[in-house]
Amino acid sequence: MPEDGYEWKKYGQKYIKNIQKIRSYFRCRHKLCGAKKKVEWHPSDPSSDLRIVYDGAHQHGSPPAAASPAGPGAAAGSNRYELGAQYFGGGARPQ
DNA sequence: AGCCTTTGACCAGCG
DNA sequence: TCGCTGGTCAAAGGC
Repeated sequence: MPEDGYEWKKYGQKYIKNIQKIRSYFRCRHKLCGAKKKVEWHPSDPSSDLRIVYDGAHQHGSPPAAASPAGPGAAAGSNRYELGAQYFGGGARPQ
């Protein structure tokens, strides 16, 4: 699973037949954080169709970007999760 | 000892 | 009202 810089705790995993993909449910380890993360991927091509759906907003500061794509400070969004439900698509990334 | 991860079952909403 | 799907919680094992 891809590291986005935040800490998550997996609390479930189900196969969504509607889209024929695996969906993993993650939750922020912080109690003051109602942020959630859902990761979907193909059962046969996990690296070809990765999908990440962020739900909620983090109620704490930004953690040390562990896997920043361009270094610290350039994480895929600091705390803009307040937008509600961010939708990230590995093969369908807007902008 | 504490934390994390994984699987099954249960609950709620919709057709 | 029933069946199905999506989503969440709990318990056990390993490091």
